[in-house]
Order: sequence, then structure tokens, then C-alpha cells
Amino acid sequence: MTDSNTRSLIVDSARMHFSRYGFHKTTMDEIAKHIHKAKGVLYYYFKSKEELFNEVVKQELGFVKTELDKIVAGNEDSLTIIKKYFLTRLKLMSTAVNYHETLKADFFEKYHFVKDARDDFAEFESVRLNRIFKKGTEEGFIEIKNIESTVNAIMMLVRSIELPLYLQNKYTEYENIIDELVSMIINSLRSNRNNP
Amino acid sequence: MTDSNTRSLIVDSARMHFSRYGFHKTTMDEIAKHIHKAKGVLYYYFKSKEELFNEVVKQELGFVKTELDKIVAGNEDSLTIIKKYFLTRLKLMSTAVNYHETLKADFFEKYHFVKDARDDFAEFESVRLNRIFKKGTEEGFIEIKNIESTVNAIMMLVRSIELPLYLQNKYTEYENIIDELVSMIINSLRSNRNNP
DNA sequence: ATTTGACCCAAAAACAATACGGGTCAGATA
DNA sequence: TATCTGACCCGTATTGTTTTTGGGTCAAAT
Repeated sequence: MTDSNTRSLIVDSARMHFSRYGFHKTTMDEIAKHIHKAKGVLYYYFKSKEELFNEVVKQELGFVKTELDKIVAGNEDSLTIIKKYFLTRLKLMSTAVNYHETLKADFFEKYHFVKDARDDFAEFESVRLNRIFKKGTEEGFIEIKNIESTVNAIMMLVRSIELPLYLQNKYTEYENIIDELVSMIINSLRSNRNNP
Repeated sequence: MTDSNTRSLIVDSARMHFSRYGFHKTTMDEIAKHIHKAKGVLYYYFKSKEELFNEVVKQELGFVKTELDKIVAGNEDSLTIIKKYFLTRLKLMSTAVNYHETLKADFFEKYHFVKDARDDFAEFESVRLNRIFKKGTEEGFIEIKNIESTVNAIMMLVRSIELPLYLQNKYTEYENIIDELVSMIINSLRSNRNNP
């Protein structure tokens, strides 16, 4: 941890405020006041409000990544891992409220400055899914023609359902449907040789 | 056809204008002027601008319904019908630009007045999917535990991908991914007894 | 049964004045 | 040298006011 203590105080304060009031309704002054500092110091650690927000989103997604990697590293069979992966991914992501704001932004405004954090997560997910699918194929649990394109399709699907789920707050309403959906994904991947 | 000629002229003019400028940027006067009538006459046939817009959306969805019913009525095997159904549904829907506006509206404003037309389509789709899935199950092409909940999950999925597809104009970009996705759906439904 | 066009009025657009807030920086602190 | 401050700048958001627009009505005409 090369970061100073102040830096993480700033990020924590920023996350709190952005979560409650959103990007636009949060002022740099508020974030600074909350940790009893002058707002000038925020610009010592971050070159802009946008960069600070990006850092907050990065942390949110970082947490999700950590949790997902625990699942991926587990020693259950591939299909169980995949099922847990998606259920957890969708559930944990529902708590990443600043990330949600960037999702919404895709429609009206352009939060170009947050593209980094999101691309990074997409890359993470692509690597993990390709890896599990490959492993599952080798072990005979999964049987698909083209891993790469299947991963693409599933990632597109998951990103798509994020919108109604998080922006229209339908997570609770759809919870059982999500279960069904994840089962369908598993079912479409499952090899005929290895039916548990 | 009990409708007068004027009525359909109005709807046509309305569809043109709403398509080009959207609901808010289209004025009742423009719609009337375009068919060389006074705007008062619009209120002889429709009780409000909202009702007129609803009629336009109803027509758009009506066209899609007609085309889909042709597919459903075909005598191909269930899996082929299902595949064609979804590919056509997603493609045709991409031309229903006034329907797209109601999708976008879900996020900010509330086009409550158009709920009818959309609920009607959802009902249509639910009935058709349940019917094909039932037929497919009976014929042994499909093997699923619960038809009802599978239909719900798939309908939720399809409505979800409409958002990126139509509101962010990613239809062309995602066209091949859609293909993959529909194949996955088919695969998850397919019975092990009847692999073509 | 249809259509017109003048009319009403709530809501939107246009405009002006003001306040706010992101970002800078010279200097203080330690 | 690294960290922090608070006054300052200035584009933009906000607020308040006026004007225009456009959905909807209706008595009269066709």
C-alpha cells in the first residue's frame, strides 16, 4: 500500500457521497469537508472529479472481482462453479451503486471517463469465463463448439439484464427468474456425457 | 374495416411524424396539416395525443404479431420454429421505432398510456411461446421441467436485450451474437432424445 | 357525421440575473 | 519535499420572469 492515508480517506468519503447523491449532485467541497480537509487537497491526489469517481467505481468492481475469483478458485465441478459465478455476479453487482450510475449514463450522457474501469471488468470476466469453460470442456462437463463466441454471447446477455435489474430496481422481483435463467445457461452448456 | 378513411390517414401521418421526431417533438397541428385538415378533427377520432400515439404503437406491434404468427403456423419442427421466432422477433422489432421510444421512456418518464399496447404484445408472446413449447415437448424435441417458468425467463431475457439492441443501436453490431444467443436458447431446450 | 378555426390555458421555451462548484495556485505548515 | 490551505477565477447550473407554444375545447359550418 503505497497510498497515503489521506488518499483512501478521500476515496471512502467520495464513495459515500457518490453513492447517496450520485456524481452530479456530489460536490468536491462536500467530499473534502467530510474528512475535515480543504478541497484543494483532493486535487493533490486526483487530477479531477471524474478521475476520483473512476477510482470509486474501480474499487466497487474490484470487490466484485475478488469475490468472484474466490468462486473460480474453488474445487467444485465446472458447472457448479459457473452457476455460482453468475448468481454471485448478479447479486454482488446489485450493490455496486456507483457502477449502476455509469450504466444509466450509457443512455443519456456519456461517462467516457469511467470506460477504463468498465473495460477492465469486462476483460476480467472474459478471461475468467474462458478459463472455466475451457476447464469444463476438458473435464467433459461442458460441450460447446466455440468457447470464445459462447463467452461473448453470455457476456452480452449478462450485461443486458443488468439494465432492468439495476436501473429499474427489479432485482428482487426477478430473483427467481434469474435462477431459472442461470439454469438455462448451464443447461445449454452441459455435455450429454456427464449429467450429474 | 369500419374505420373511415380520415382515421387511417391520421394514423399514417402520426406514425410518420412520431417516427421522425418522437412523441414530444411532434405536434398535433403538424400531423393534421400534413393531411390538410384542421387539428380539431384529430380529436374527433382520438380523445388525446396519447391515445393516438398508443394506436401507432399498436399498429407497429400488430405488424410484428402478424409476421410471427406466420412462423408459428408453419409446419417445421418445433426447434426450427422457435429459432425462427426469436430471430425474426428481434429483427422485426428493430423497425418498430415508436415502440423503441416507449422502451426508452421506461427509464426516465412514464408513458403509462402505452402500457396497453405493450401488455397486449407480452400476452401475445406468452401465449405463442407456451403453445410452441408445449407442442415441442409433446413431440419430444423439447425437454424442460416447467414450461411456464421457462417461458417467463426467456421473455425476460428477450425484453432485456431489446434495450442495448434498440436504444443503443447495437443491432448490427450484435447480429452474430444474437445468432449465438438464440442457438443457446435452443440448446437449453433441446431434448436428448431428439438431436437432429 | 365531419370538419373548421378561433379560443383557452397549462406547460415549455427564451431570456436574464444570480449562485454554485470544479479547478487553480501562491503561499503556509511541518 | 510532501502535504495542505483558502482565496480566487470563470464556465455552467440554477432561479426567477416573461413570452411562446401546443394540447385540448367548442360553437358553428359543411
